[in-house]
Amino acid sequence: MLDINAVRVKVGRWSLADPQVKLTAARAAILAVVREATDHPTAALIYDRVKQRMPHIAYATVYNALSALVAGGFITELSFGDGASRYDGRLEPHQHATCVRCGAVAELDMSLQPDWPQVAGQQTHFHLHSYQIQFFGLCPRCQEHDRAHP
Amino acid sequence: MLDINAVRVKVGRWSLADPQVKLTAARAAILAVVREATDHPTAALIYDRVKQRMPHIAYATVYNALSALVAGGFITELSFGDGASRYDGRLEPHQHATCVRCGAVAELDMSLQPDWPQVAGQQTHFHLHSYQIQFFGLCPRCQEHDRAHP
DNA sequence: GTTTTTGCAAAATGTTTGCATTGTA
DNA sequence: TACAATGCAAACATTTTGCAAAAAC
Repeated sequence: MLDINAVRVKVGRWSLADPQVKLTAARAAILAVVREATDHPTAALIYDRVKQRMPHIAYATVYNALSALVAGGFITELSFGDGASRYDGRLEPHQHATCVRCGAVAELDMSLQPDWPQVAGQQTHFHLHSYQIQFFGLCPRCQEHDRAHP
Repeated sequence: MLDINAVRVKVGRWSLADPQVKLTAARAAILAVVREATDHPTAALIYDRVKQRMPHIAYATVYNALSALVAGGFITELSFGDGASRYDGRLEPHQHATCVRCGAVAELDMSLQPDWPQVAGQQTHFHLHSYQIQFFGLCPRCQEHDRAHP
């Protein structure tokens, strides 16, 4: 088996990650696809891309592998409210803006107070391990479309 | 028809809301259920509750109405990545913490930089109208369960 | 009278499960 | 050998759609 630690990078979540995830060939291929992607693909899209390298791979394997990789803290799962989960191989803290019309996703970096986790934990008594910030609006392309067809 | 403005409250999103939503009887009942709820119910749960007041109401009507109310800025749609959308009648800016094990949701209030929308819009060139902040972790009950059954 | 909403059923989409098989420690 | 991952199909849950009837403007 491949060494899971050889592929581990700095993790955005601050605890609870399971380091016991086995990195099988299927998972390595899926991890590579997610890391190479810049479009925050859905499981279906990841399946299509992995299938080009492993034509025999099954849909359920992709779902299982994605869950394992998320649990292990190797990738991040996002939901923008459009039904399907999306996956992000970029673990450094960052935020997302989603177009409510076409689903386009942009990444952004904003400076945040580093004490948020503690403050949030104190307010809720939850044992928190991560957070997500999502902006919603219209992407430049859809704004342009609105100007052309008002 | 009921006057939509009679039920409008201060809105957390800062633009794009459609003020043209008709407040029919079904929508008024659904809006009331969402506003009375403190548990961020799913569409299925809202359907169950509305059905007690309007036994003939259809599932699709609940979905349609929820979409209209979200589009009108009367309620907020949340997705915590557990499949179903959740709805929140509280429009003042606030954040949510979700238990990744049992799905419990807690609300919290943190002071945020008020210039976020502008900064995010400048970085992405999106025309943004709202944002959400979600924390993930274990609720007190699930933490206790872990201590009892390690 | 035209447009929108409702109600119902069916379909579409996304995700999970059961189980036999394969692969890994 | 014991355990976990894979592959396949079927099941499940959530959401959307088509269309006729009802309601709203």
